[in-house]
Amino acid sequence: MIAESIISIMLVDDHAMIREGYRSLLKKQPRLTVIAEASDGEQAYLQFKQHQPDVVIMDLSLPKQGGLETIARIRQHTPKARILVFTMHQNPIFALQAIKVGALGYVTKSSSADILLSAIIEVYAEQHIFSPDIAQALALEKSGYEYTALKSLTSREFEILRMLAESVSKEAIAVTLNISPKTVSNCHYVIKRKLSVSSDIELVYLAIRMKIVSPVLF
Amino acid sequence: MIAESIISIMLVDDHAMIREGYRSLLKKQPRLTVIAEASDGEQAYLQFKQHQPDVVIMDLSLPKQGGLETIARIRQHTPKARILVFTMHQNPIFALQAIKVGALGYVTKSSSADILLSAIIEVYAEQHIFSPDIAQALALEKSGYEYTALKSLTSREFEILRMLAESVSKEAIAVTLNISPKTVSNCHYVIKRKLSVSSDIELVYLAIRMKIVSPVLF
DNA sequence: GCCATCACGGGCAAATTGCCCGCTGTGTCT
DNA sequence: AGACACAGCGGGCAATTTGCCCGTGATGGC
Repeated sequence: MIAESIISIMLVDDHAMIREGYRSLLKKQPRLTVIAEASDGEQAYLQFKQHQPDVVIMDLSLPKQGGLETIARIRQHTPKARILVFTMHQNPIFALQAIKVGALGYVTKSSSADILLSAIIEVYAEQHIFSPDIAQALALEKSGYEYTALKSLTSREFEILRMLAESVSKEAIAVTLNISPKTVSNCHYVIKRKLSVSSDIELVYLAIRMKIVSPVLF
Repeated sequence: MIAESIISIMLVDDHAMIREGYRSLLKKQPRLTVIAEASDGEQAYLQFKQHQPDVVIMDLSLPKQGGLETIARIRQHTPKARILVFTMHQNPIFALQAIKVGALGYVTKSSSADILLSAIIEVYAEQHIFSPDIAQALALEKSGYEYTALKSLTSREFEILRMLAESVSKEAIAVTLNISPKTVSNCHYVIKRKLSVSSDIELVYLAIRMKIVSPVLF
């Protein structure tokens, strides 16, 4: 491990308060320096290109452009980009999707600062890293049919599924993702076929079971 | 407004990172001083009794004991406790619930630091305060309305609603009730109109909220 | 008797779905 | 480099469903 090099970091999170927290925490680490911030996916991509940080720390739920897609775009532009996902989603399926699009690490927001800091170092060294809760969940990974079916979704489909299940309208999805409503429709169709459900109602229950959405939230 | 008094604050949030953010942000405000912190509901209650902060800033999703319950316990112990909820839940139902158990303010985590700071001042002055997004949602408010809307359903409609929410197909409903599928369709339409929802997905969430169906059973 | 209202279902235009297609770009295999 | 698979995107179009109207009986106060 390169001992004394400075690691430059970009923060991506839509909550200003959390970015404030990152900054304050990272400031205490002489090796780490925050050189850029972004509050949505679009910005994140642009800032990345401009500043080329060593490590990107990002949340998954972002406005304008989802986290998964943003990771994919960044990795496409710079395949060696080191991205650490730092999110509140404890569901391992999210971690799997994130790794699939090129994230190196996945740490939940309930982890301690120490875990986050060591994850940053790991990711900087191009190592995969998961926070203990996720690693454990992945180990126990219950592979029901649904679970594998879910994994067969592309990250785009997954993202759209989540929004659909949250009862976001087709038009709104189209606008946030910058695609035509017709594409959302087609995607909706493909998702239902891949998951073998025939109605939106079944889709919601599946999403709830798979903890993609929480029933108390809307 | 009392101009120069110092406001003592207790922070309650299960994410260390966010508490870090609070602290760093509040440190810049000379009037505000953090005198206690807690990462779960149980601790929050104990800490409150011990330190008697002027204002409590708390998240709703807490381990051990939920935020709403914690607010209720604190207010029961100290009815004049000034509590500001600061959470990511954008659903106005949460805001209503929080106010019901005694919170004075409700600000979402997507709000800017300015909004949070002014909310702290408002709450300190024992004023109710909502962040703009919530205030707007409350204006269009449904939750109290939903219950009465539900009561406006006829028993037939209610029965059909339950089956729809259980994801029973139109044809199956028609067969069990011995009516034409077309009648089920019409009924479906009337239900959606009476409950002011525009999609089946919203209908499911409403049914879950109103405890007509249980999400765990499907 | 009269009015309200429910249950039921027909009709019909407008919207959506289901399923197909083709195009482009990227990653992989050989 | 060329071939191939497949993701993402969106057009096309028939078949179905929706949204919203209507009329018919039956039931139930008052």
